[in-house]
Amino acid sequence: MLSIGELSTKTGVKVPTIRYYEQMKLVTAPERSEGNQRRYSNVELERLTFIKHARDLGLKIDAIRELLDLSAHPEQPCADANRIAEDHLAATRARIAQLQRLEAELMRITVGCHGDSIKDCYVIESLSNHNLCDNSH
Amino acid sequence: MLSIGELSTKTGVKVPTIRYYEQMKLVTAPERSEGNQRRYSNVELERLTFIKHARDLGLKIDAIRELLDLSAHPEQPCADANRIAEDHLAATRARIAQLQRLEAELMRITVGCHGDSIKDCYVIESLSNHNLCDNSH
DNA sequence: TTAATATCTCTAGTCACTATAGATATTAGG
DNA sequence: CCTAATATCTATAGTGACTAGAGATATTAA
Ligand SMILES: [Zn+2]
Ligand SMILES: [Zn+2]
Ligand SMILES: [Zn+2]
Ligand SMILES: [Zn+2]
Repeated sequence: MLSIGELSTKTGVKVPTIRYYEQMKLVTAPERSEGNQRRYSNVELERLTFIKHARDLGLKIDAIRELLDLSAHPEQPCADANRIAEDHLAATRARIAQLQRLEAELMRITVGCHGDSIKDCYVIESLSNHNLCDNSH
Repeated sequence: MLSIGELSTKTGVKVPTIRYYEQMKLVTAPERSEGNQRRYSNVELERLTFIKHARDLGLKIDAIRELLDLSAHPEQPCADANRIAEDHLAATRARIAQLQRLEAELMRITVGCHGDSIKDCYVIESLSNHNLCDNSH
């Protein structure tokens, strides 16, 4: 049996976050010691490892909850799991594309600044005037 | 003089957001009509346009506040403004790089799923086991 | 046994808004 | 000028995914 601190160390999920996940019902409330402290088994270790990895990959809590529900039914088809992953891939790609548009503008803006006074600064001017931008961001 | 709704339409910043910015002291409290409604001049229109553009480029409120303070001193050198923009560019690039690592893993994960049952699903398996990942994300 | 460390619950704070409720102001049409 | 529709007002609470703190109790190591 693991204390919450040991579970935290093993998974890389901070102690308050584990308690938060319990509140959000992502992990079920574990057994307690005589003195009312949480005691975890390997089942919870695996579940939290799954959650941590999914969060690291950027999945939202709701999506993770769905995936956990799905994985509780091993004989069911996996189309839903795949759809969740593909939706998240699409969202990730869209975010990358948007950030790349921002990157292009920010590069133009910083390169255009030649370190003069504020009144001639291309950074300030560019922020005031979207017409100087190359794309729509 | 513009009502808050007109200012909202002209800038693309929603009405409650304008009031929120006033609370956060990003924009100063404007004049009021007889009936206590906000009335804005072109000064505030320009300031809010600046804020909107900076937000669209991903800058944080604190950074925008600094930039606004800087632009109130036209004769000062612009090194700080440039630094803020460059820091944000660096952060944006770092975020893109991280999202690209996630994209690579998510692609591997979705391509690896062949639509069988949950117990054989590569999506679920990959989320359970970071060792299947190619990079560290 | 005692001191250090870990854990407990509960509340509030973070960021940048967004939503709602109930009251008041303004505006356009008749 | 009157009324109905629309806009605005303040204040409070909710969002997502945690994080920080206070004050009390439990566990562990020397
Ligand atoms: Zn400059
Ligand atoms: Zn722009
Ligand atoms: Zn599958
Ligand atoms: Zn991984």
